[in-house]
Amino acid sequence: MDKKRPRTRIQMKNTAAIMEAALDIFSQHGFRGATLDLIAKSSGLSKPNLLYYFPSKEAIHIELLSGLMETWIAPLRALDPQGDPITELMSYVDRKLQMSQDYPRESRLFANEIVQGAPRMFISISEDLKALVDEKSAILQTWSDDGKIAKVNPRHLLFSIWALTQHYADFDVQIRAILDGHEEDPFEEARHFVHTAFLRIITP
Amino acid sequence: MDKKRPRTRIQMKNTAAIMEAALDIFSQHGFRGATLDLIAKSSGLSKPNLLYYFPSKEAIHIELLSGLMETWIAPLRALDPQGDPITELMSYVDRKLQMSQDYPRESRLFANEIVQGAPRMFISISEDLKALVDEKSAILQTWSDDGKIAKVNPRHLLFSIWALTQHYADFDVQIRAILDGHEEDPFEEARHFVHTAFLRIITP
DNA sequence: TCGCATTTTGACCAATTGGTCAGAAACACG
DNA sequence: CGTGTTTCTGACCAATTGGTCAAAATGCGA
Repeated sequence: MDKKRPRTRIQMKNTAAIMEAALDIFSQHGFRGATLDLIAKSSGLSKPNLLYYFPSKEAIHIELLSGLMETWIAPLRALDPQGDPITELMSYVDRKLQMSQDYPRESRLFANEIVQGAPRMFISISEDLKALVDEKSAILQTWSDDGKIAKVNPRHLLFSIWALTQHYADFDVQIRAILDGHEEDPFEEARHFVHTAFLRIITP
Repeated sequence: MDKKRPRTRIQMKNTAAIMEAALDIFSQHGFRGATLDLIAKSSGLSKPNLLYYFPSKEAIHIELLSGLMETWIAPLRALDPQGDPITELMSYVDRKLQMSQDYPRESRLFANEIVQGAPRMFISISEDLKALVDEKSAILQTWSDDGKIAKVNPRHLLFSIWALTQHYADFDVQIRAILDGHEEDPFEEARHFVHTAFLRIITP
């Protein structure tokens, strides 16, 4: 498989199955904890067949990360400089929390990777993501300077949005254990809390 | 080594060296990614000698986690129901952030474990930690009811404090990569941001 | 210094795991 | 059908890794 993109129907189906299985296994066990046997079983293929489509375990992981990166940062990319500052920021917060709810595996995949020093995605963070953050921070800075939002450090504001929203995906077990007997679905109350919290933070 | 606590001077020295090395290795690579050889080399002992002091890799990990758990939740335990609500909460926030700065390895150790479903510490979370959170949440609730702090869900408030402060330790690489060229020490600005953020959230 | 207990180690083992390979099976198509 | 290509597999391999063990080295009190 040295072709860049899947061509035949079989290739499409199998690479998709591998990516799905890999997301499951890698997000649950981390890179080192995941085994080719686990991914093979989960995808319904044999181990040698896995390696027919991808040259190595690391190649699967890299392909997975780079394929998901764009989706993951899409909400920030969508932040509109022309829109109303408060509305734009709050809907960014909402969408980020929604992503934690809808794609917890993706969140954990990145969390696993970054907590361990991002050995396999440092480049895309320090280049692609940094460039995007630089761009959007400038916008937040103008909004802040113009008194449209409170005077806060734009980068740390973004960190806090990531931290709070992704926490609900990454630390899901802990949250559910602690909320046990109090709330059925953490995300219901989370949505309300996160909304009011950030509204207070960014309102001038 | 079936003795509960180290007795001789040699035992004290070596178990301490093992714990220190284990913290280093486990927090950096996660449980599966850490190897006995790595821990052995880092502690200056031979692998069989490691296993003279601890029966297994898992035993080292468990001992490490349970030994650190109490230190980790100490700041919350110190929250004083008699003190001034705003002051108490803000100093809890400050101490939590300080711990992220002073003990990032401990933070990452727990993060690694919880992100992967806390397979080796679910009990202490769902029992010890839950009990503590239940107790402190009740205090926050009275403060909230009495109008001493804003009306917020106490448990989610705690989650947000954990999320934001620990984010600076757990996602350290990402933060430094993004801040590169803008801030030398992330924690300086972090302290200011986190402080004002939570002040806004909890002020009635 | 003697003698016993503690500590340390080299050699070794079995299981796991990422990866290879030759050939079989399935498929596409003239 | 026949044939060339794609897909798939069982058998196998070498490296890693958690753990064992008998024996050697060391520590230490009397």
